[in-house]
Amino acid sequence: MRQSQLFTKTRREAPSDEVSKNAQLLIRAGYVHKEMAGVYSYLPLGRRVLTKIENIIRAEMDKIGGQELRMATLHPSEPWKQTGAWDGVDVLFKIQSRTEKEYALGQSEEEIVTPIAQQYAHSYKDLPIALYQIGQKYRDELRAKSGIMRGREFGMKDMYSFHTTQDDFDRYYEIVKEAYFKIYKRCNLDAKATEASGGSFSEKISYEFMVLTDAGEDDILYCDKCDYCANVEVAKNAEGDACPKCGQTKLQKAKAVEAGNVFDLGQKYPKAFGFTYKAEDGSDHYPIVGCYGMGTTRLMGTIVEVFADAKGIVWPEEVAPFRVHLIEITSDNADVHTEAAELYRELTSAGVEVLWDDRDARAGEKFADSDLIGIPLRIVVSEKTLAAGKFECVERVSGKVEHKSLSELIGRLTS
RNA sequence: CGGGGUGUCGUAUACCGGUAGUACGCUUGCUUUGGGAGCAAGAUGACGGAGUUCAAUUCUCCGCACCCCGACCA
Repeated sequence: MRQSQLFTKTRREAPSDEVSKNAQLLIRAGYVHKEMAGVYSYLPLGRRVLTKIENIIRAEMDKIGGQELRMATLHPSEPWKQTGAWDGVDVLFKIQSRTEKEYALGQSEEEIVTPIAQQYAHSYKDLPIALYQIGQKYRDELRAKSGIMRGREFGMKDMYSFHTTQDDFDRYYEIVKEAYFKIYKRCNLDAKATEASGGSFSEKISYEFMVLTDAGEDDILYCDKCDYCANVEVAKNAEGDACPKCGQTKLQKAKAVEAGNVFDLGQKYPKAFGFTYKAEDGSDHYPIVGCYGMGTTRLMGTIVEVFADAKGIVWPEEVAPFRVHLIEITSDNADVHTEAAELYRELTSAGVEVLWDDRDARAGEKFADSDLIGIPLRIVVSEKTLAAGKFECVERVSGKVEHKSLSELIGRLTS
């Protein structure tokens, strides 16, 4: 992509109505546009990042047998009334048509996925099932905050699994947990699994996946030596206590953001909809349901919060909108432009995603924009690099500078 | 939802009961070209409504929007 053609431009100033680092940087760099409190549009750069995140999640969910579908987000009111959530869930957006028919906007999809599963799963032979989707969610939060991390409309992956036994659900939960950790790892995030209360919605235990960041809304206690981690809301220990799991060190307290969760929903939804399956002996049973959420837009905000530095955003390799930011230093020497164009062609045809700053702008502005946008690798083409016969490569995360020939570059980027 | 605050060119800000200024951005021209360039010329602005006043962007009230703290966040 030629930067001169890129739809968005960077801004020098952060908007005055944003306090969170993620929103300030994402708006300054041209990734998102605020529509209203808690609602953002994702511009070309932002959409690229979001798609990368979605694709990572999609790949890992597919690997564990998840089947992607796309459920409606405009919901009939009936299933919500049937489960009691119409009056019981206060974040549910309710809307009315001009004929005064009532609808809900999807804030979660149990009310939709359960009847769908019911229509196709009649036998123990049909179970287990894991269905997921990636899309928009709507929640009537009393107060939106933290930029893209707590909005009224947001992106989320939500998966629902249906099992014949509790053991089978427990088995699958462990599989999903591993997949979740893979996803976080691919985003360079270090997540911890905690036990949390299931809220009024679920009597059973739930698990939350927490990523340490001051931008988070939760306080957690964790151990450096093992994987013990608990939300302070349910923790039976305090900061400074010995770790109850390994006992090797004292518990630490930190702010964290919930970057995913799992609920054991038991048989609540199948019971609400009369969804039973035939067991081997011909008897009828309600399946056990698990629900697995992961906010895609929140994950994006978390990544910005965790990795950004004083100069701007720093994207991990796998979620960056482009892999390479090719900076052509404007020069009277036409060979510089020719060389940059040639490198762009070579890299692009090798399958590398490149943002090529071909704008007629000064070096300082291009470097500042490049730092702000946060693409992992910057390659500079200028009279200097032309004379040296090698391109200047700068790692965004470390600032490390290397000089490489075309073949070395292709080799590194395509290996 | 309770409490508090803010609404001024595209963005960030200043001032003011009487001609609304600056910076960046934008347009045009010239110069410049390795860390957000310089000069010159130009376009663009007071959230909506009511009230007070000779006069309101400024004061008052209502509405709306946005922000912060809290509560809320199956």
